[in-house]
Amino acid sequence: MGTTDNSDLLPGTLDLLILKTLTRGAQHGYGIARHLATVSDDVLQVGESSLYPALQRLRLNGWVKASWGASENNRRARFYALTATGRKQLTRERHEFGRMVLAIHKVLGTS
Amino acid sequence: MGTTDNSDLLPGTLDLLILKTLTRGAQHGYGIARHLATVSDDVLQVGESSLYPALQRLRLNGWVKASWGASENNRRARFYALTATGRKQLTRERHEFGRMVLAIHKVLGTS
DNA sequence: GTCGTTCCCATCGTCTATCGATGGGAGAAT
DNA sequence: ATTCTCCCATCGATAGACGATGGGAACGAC
Repeated sequence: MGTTDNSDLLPGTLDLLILKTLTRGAQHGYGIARHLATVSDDVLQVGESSLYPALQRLRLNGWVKASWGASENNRRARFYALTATGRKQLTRERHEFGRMVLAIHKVLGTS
Repeated sequence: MGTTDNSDLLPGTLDLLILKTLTRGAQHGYGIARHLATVSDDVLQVGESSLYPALQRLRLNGWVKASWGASENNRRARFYALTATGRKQLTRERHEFGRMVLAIHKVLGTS
């Protein structure tokens, strides 16, 4: 029974990651997941069952807006775009995340 | 209705913080909370309803062991001490946390 | 032309962790 | 004696992530 830490994500950071990804332009869910995996060298593995609920969340909060279209591979896809308030939220979350990580580093005494 | 981010902690990091704190020597719950708040300049605010369940968790996993005693203020207190496997766990969690934060930074493009 | 693969959507149920509220007891200080 | 600080702990609600599952539509290979 290995006590293997099996979390693919730091809980509470998914919204931040999605919002930041969307600053590169509107993107569909699958694309967002791909991007996160690629940029993070496969460290960040967002499952679809984490991703889509998160996108709903962001949409209901008005931080992204969705529209149907066709993907670069000509498939039916839902594109998510950052809204103005979404951009503000990104700033807030980014700041808050930095604050937390800094605090944790102080505890860890990380060089 | 301000959408104020009101989390006192990065979820998933509490065990790590506690384990690290205990490397300074055995400590009781209240002391651990005080230490985290102090070192982090009051950024990390661990409520008792987060702390005590966490300590149970750690205890059941064999990462800390508990013993009753008297605090420096002569109060009945339960002291928690790191075990050998707890130290290993600390190493693992520290490493994993670093990996995650690095990955997130890659996404954020943080300077 | 059908078969497998990749792409893309989404939900349901479970689990785990954090948190607000709550309750209690025992020194110490006034 | 009353109040304050210290120190323990649990319960119920909430939220977030995840495994499993179930589509459907384009594309290439055969």
